[in-house]
Amino acid sequence: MEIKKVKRSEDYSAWYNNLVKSADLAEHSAVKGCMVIKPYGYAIWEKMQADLDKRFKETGHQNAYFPLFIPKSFFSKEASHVDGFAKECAVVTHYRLKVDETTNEIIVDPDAKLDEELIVRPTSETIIWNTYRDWIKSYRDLPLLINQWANVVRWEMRTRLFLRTTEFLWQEGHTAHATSDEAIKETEQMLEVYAEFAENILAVPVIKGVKTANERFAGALETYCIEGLMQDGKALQMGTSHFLGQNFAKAFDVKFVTKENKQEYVWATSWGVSTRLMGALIMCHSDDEGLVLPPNLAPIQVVIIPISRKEEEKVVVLERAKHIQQLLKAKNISVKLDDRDNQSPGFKFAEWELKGVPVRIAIGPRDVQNESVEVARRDTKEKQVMSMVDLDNKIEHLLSQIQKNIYQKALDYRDEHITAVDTWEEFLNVLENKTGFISAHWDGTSETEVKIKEMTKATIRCIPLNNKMETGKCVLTGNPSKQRVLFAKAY
RNA sequence: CGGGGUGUAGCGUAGCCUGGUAUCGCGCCACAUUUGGGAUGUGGAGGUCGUAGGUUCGAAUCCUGCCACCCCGACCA
Repeated sequence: MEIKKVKRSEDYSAWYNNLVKSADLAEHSAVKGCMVIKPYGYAIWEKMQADLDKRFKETGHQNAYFPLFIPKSFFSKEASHVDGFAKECAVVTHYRLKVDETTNEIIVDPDAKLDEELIVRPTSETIIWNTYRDWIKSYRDLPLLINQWANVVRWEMRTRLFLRTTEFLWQEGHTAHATSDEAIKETEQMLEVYAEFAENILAVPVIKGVKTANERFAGALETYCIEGLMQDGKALQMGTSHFLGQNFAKAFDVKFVTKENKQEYVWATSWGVSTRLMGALIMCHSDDEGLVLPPNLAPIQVVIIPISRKEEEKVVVLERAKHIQQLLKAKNISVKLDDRDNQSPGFKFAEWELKGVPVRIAIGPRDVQNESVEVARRDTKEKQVMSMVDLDNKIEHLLSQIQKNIYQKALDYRDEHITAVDTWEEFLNVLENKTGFISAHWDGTSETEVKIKEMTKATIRCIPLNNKMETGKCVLTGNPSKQRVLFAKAY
């Protein structure tokens, strides 16, 4: 594989695309806007899935699976939901192909038209709430806590690997509750689950907040979100958790009998994260040498590279390498022994750096003799010679240090890129030259929000949770404001 | 969907203006020598030049349609 070097500083999006391909994470497919996730990329996604799935189960959720197709009529039942998704829906209209007798080409059989078109799900609220109507009769059926791992389709105009693809993989939680309070608690709890996952596993610091009415999910009363900051100073929405009120219960007539024998509509939440998290992971940590994976997410945490000149050395070195592999495996560390004999050590060093493996151990005859190994860490590129004594514990410790360091580095960058501004001039200046989040007063109106977006492309990423109340003047209009909100250009 | 660009072996490319059956590097296969930061030599395999038509004795090259991708917009997780 020849690696084309593209620097972040020269062309950030070319760097990103190049990295996704050269690190063997994904590639474009024959279908417009759809990607093939390659084994190495999928292994990372599987690690994300496994960790999230565990967290969902620990908070009482169960997995289920609903259909890929949604009858068109279901879609029209919740008005704002339709508005939000209608323009990006793929629609199934026929169920059969046939060979055209004159051209001998495969065509859609006009006789096989569906009576009712089916929508390929862009999200599953409607089909799920239509099902919940039958599942929920009494307060004893609540709460209903369901998650599904699925693919969804949103017909986007412009796509980018992982960040925005026509089809993407995600999980969507859909829960039903007896009270508004309980549903809000669930919404907040899942936001917290996402935030912990992002920070502890992905090592991406996030800001928790709520969206403005403009940016809210179609059909939600409140959208909570986690926002990350990428290395180019643009924000990325990494997960959302919605309080849906009784909108879907009313649209699909989902009522339950209370203890007091009264009929009431059910309260709902939905929440999701997608393969977009792969994009966040890549853009937050990686460098000009390639991917940088946090140890908690790396499919391969340690790679061992044996080095030898002569045949007799090779035997000894390989024996030592296998011994170390066993030591680390016993510690539950995922280790790859790269014993390919058709590649030079230098090539392997570069390749595993490109793939973001957190720790590399090189062992040569010199090391065997000295009872040592050479240990290199991916995040700082530092190399050190370590003695074999207690090596497994030292590597384990190093992995957790790397995890912390990657997070801290991202956190420092993020914190340096939250800039409070009080004037419109400053706002424009920071947005253009410094980038990142801008903390500014906003008069609370949609008009101002839209105006700022039109003028600068910056949007209100969120109103941070636990925001400090502070009187001030809107950065654009000068109208009174009670708190600052976070603006940024976003993906 | 609008503006701009690109498409030649797995990857990166030359050739295109001025038509004559495709260049180079990396990778791949074999053997040998190598191996502490992207090894070297020798030999070999691999291409209906994105695709469908057209012009021509002859098309990677000229013309038309289509497709895909990239960049910038609009839209969006």
